[in-house]
Amino acid sequence: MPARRRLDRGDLVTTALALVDQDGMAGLSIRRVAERHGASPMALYRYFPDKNGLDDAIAERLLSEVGLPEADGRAWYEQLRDLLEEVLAALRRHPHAVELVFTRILTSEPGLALAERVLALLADAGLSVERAAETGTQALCSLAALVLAEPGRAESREDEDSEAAARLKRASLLALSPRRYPHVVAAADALASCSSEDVFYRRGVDMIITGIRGMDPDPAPAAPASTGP
Amino acid sequence: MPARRRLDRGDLVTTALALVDQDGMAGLSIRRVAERHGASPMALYRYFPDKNGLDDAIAERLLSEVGLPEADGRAWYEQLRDLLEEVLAALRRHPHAVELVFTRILTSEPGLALAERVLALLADAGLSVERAAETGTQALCSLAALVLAEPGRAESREDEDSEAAARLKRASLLALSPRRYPHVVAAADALASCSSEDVFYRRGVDMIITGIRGMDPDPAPAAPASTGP
DNA sequence: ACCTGAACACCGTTCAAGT
DNA sequence: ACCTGAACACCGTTCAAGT
Repeated sequence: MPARRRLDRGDLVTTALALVDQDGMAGLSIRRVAERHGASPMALYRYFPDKNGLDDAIAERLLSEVGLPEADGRAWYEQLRDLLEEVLAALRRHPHAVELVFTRILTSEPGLALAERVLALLADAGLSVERAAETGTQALCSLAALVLAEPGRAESREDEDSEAAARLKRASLLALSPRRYPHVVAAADALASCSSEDVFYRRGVDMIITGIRGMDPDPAPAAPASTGP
Repeated sequence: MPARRRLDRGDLVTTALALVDQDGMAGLSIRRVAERHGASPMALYRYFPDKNGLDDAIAERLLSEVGLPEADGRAWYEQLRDLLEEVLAALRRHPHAVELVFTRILTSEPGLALAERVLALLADAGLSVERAAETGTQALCSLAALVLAEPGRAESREDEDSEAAARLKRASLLALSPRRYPHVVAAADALASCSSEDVFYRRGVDMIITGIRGMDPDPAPAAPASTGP
């Protein structure tokens, strides 16, 4: 892994993302990446302007792993579902890096390509340019939120025993007062961990698509007066 | 603000949240909170087990600011909308602390009270216990995602000129190739900043509620065979 | 019980210097 | 052009000690 004399930017990003996958964001540092390449910390400043620049590069790498499906003739919502599922697959491969992606979609080439496709599909859906921008932002961020929210997700991979964590969480919920929190106690199992991650995510995408399809396309902002029964 | 001799846990949390509001999560440290109270950093360890414990307390404080509306006789989705709007108002008051809340709803008293109300309303909607847990998690996290995703949000309050940042972002999007990214370029204004935050958030809540209302209530997990056309 | 001080192992980053 | 080394201003946290 450590390139001997000459450093390679791509290799550095690979190492950084691997570090995040292993130990979470807290495990990522310029010094640790440098160390893994047998270089001094300062060597990285030739390839990234600063720590934030390294974070940018990690987000870009993650987004570059999204396989954009070819546009085809199907309905916009079917194509959008496939697209969101591709994005979701990439996010799920790097759950600890998801928080980096939130604010970096429009500042990286692969993120822009993704945004372009989303906006195109929402235009097909009949949304105005402004509305498509708003809705697309919301859809992609809700998607990322699913990964951050997945019940039973561990903080870092070295926390290893995500099963043990889930059991502990379940126990703490079951220990609550059933008079005060009847629904929470009854749902302890489901709240502590997913019975099926795939079902959780499929339904999450469902909810997003359904939310978009079911909305008023472009209502008058405030007063519901002019058109009406 | 600094209590002289004896430290007060509540005051410490107030200071910590104020620090996050001012300078973002990067500006929060045990040492800075201690300094503002004229105390040594180690003094805080009497009140919080560690840094993560301080983060827990901040999240709890934020959630305690959510004004839970009284249950009334209206339809579940109307009550849920009001509830989500209350949560959103609290999150918007502390946008930089939102990321803390994501994983801490079920580990704080006010978060549990909130979860209880959400689950009760989703039970009214006819969802199974498991389904309500899943859907409630997704709804609350999509809500938090809205705040993280709001176009034109600044990184910290000391970044002051969030307008300048938006103008810069707009310019960078307008500089893109309109052949490669026609929809992105056309939507540059809307992507760089909200024309109206209130509209953005109202529609975000709409999308969440609509998504829940529009879903299959409890479909057979896989094969769509038994119940016909 | 509550707080301090010194110390340790980490950060990101600047600056001057090496090849 | 590319990398190093020493130094600075920060972290969280442990440990032994003060009142």
